[in-house]
Amino acid sequence: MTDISFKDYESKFKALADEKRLQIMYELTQRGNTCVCDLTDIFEMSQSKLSYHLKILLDAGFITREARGTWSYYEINQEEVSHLLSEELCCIFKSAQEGNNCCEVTNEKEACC
Amino acid sequence: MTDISFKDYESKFKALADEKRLQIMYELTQRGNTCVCDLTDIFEMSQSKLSYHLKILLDAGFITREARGTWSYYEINQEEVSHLLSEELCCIFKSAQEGNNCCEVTNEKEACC
DNA sequence: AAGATAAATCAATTTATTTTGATTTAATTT
DNA sequence: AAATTAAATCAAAATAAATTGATTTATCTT
Repeated sequence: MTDISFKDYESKFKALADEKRLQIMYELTQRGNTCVCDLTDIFEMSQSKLSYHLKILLDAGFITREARGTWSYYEINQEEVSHLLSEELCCIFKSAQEGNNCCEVTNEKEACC
Repeated sequence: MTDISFKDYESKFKALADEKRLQIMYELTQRGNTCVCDLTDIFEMSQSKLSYHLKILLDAGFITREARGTWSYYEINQEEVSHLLSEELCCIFKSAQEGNNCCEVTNEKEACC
């Protein structure tokens, strides 16, 4: 408790400290498992640039990669997001699926968003 | 909802993306309202360097300032922290006071830490 | 096997952030 | 009023991160 690894948190927050990377995370949250080639289209971003940002998110643990042939599919790592971010950010980076009850609009009341 | 201001989140996460600033926030959480001169002693950091980092945290809204004569006292802005960060980070950046029930050790069970 | 495609990596450049030491501003003390 | 102190600001230098275009690796197609 006295010796918290702020260095670890630094690198995690650093990964989140970029508009493009946040947009990538949002897009992955919305679309689920997504191929790099689709992301280049969506963001009109060069392939190497996208790879660079995906690697940063991957290294920080916010997304996961699954290789299928020549394709790479990336997905949000819900657990890591939940560990770090508030429920109030749930609508942005937590999908409606995956066993969390954010972003659901029920009969009587709606959740955070 | 479609047009989330990722730029705003970028700057907030950028402010958190530094080991020293996280340590400053932790210290402010522990000590409560604290003077700059005390912080220079604690962190063995030059005065201008500390001012620089405090300004970044202040601009991001994570801390507040109160001037008393030649002294400046800084304090954690619990609300901003809570809006952004998970309950699991409560032990680090949320004080036991201030009406949140994190970090309290009660008779039967203890909270997140 | 040759050609095409997807994505990662690399090196060089550009851009942004941090550090440093000096200066400034303002309040307090003698 | 002069000297001292606290803290913010500034400009220059140092360090770190992002962008670019080219290259590499691996898989897939013909």
